[in-house]
Amino acid sequence: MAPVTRRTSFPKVVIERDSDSEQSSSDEEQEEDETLEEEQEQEEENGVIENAKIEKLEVGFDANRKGKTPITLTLRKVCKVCKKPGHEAGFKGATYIDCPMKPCFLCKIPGHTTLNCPHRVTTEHGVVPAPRRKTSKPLEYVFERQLRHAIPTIKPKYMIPDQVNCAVIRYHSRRVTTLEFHPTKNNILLSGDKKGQLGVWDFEKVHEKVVYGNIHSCIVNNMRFNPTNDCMVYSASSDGTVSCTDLETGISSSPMNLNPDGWQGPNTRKMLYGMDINYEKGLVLVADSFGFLHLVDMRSNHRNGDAVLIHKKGSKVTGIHCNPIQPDILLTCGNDHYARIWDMRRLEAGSSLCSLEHNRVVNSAYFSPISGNKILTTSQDNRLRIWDSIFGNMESPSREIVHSHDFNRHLTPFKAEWDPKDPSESLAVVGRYISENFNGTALHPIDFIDTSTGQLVAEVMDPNITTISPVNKLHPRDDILATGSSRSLFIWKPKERSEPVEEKDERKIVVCGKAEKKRGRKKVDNSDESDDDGFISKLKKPKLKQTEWKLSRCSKKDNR
DNA sequence: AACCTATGAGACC
DNA sequence: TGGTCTCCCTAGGT
Repeated sequence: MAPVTRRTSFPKVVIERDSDSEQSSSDEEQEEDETLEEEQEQEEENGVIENAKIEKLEVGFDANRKGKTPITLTLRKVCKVCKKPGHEAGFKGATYIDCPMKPCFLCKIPGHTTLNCPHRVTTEHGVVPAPRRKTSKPLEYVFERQLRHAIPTIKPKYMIPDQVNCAVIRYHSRRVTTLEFHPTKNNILLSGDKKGQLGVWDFEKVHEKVVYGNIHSCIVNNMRFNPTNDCMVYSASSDGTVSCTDLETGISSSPMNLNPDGWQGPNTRKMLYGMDINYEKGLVLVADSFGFLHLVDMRSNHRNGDAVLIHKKGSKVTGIHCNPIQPDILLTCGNDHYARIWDMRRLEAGSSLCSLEHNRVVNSAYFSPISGNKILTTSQDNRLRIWDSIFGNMESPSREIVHSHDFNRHLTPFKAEWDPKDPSESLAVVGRYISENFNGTALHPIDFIDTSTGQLVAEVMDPNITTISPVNKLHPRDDILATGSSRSLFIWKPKERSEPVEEKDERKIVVCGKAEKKRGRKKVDNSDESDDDGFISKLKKPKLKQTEWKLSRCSKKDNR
């Protein structure tokens, strides 16, 4: 095909300019034109631009109107990210092509794109080794002498729940924002959504599910069971209330309401995010979007004491975690880019024991589940951070792991969570933002990461889950992963242990909601299984063969 | 198929 | 410090 020059083939737009600025405008235009010409020549040499890419558009203005001289602009396809011509960012099929003018979307360092990011291709998935430091602090000495032996150094073989066992499709009416397993009933999963609804699902019986719709008026951010009565669950919501709900009846009370006058505009409205329970003191700890910590006494179900400023005034506190061994020790994190450790026994503004600095907002911070001695944080700078010992040097994290979990206002924030069953306190699970081209489908895996090495132990995905899965919870006792992805819930089990469900290789799926028909999923006769708002169907077998499922494990020799 | 939008954080002034 | 503008892999709806 004959070469096409920009001047003849690019669309032209003629706009009016005031005559006094005409000269300079034309000069600028000329400069711009020449730059474009050079770029275009470069592109043609590289074969980047083809004729098909060039949009034909002629827009004419009346040049003689009001006696103003028209100038001519040319339009061409530009990158939607940087607005510059010569390349285009976006999906090419199922592969996303980054804008080369922007820093890497994964590690945020300029000079390369996600496709060739060194953190993407290494098996360690972007771990930054722990810096060598002096370990001369007395507390670290105590740790080494008295506590280190209690932590096993031999890691078990990880049982990765990597196969969808059952699911409720479009169970909630808005996206799932939080998940919690029942503390004693192994097959009960609680879920909260953006609309304020609370779901209770028995995933062994699959179709036994209920959604309570009148507990909160918007996002449920956190849920915790009452440790003395596992029928009652506390929930913190962006509506500014803490609710205490009876799971049997769905009847709830509000021990705390920070917006007693209702909606007074977005600037005054207080929202509740982080929440945890200090079981020794019988207190619910909950933090708001203005930097304050509030307490609710579980016995009286009333507020207890005054709010304490624990993060920058006016900034959101995104998470609270009580240490599993010493519940008076608190870990909080927030939009002020800090995670902080506190002692509840002397809690006042500015009295934190320790401040852990991050580059961006900290979505979550958790003590390790067994010893409570490690800390894992998820920050919006696309890094997971691990502190190996709260008794050691806390000035900088022991490791930083580059991992794609970007902030997106339309997604629930990603939170990396420990595996509560891993005695070595290494394994963590976190959803991934960027997709992989997986046999022509863009899938967003759920990553299992060995936080002691930064190694990606497994990336699990299912061809039927095409949406991002920011909410993940590992079962406290069983090898089960619960995933909240958009409006749906999924239960994963290890392939080795997946129990055959009626027919081999078929998974139990409950489908709710009208949108399912649109997707062409086959409606089946469910007269004896279905409830009012849904129907049950069997998902088709995976479109991909199992051998093609992407699952990598760290080899045994890598485990000390 | 092509819009529309709910909505959060950061940059900038 | 506060208002305003911008924004790269959403998901579901019209």
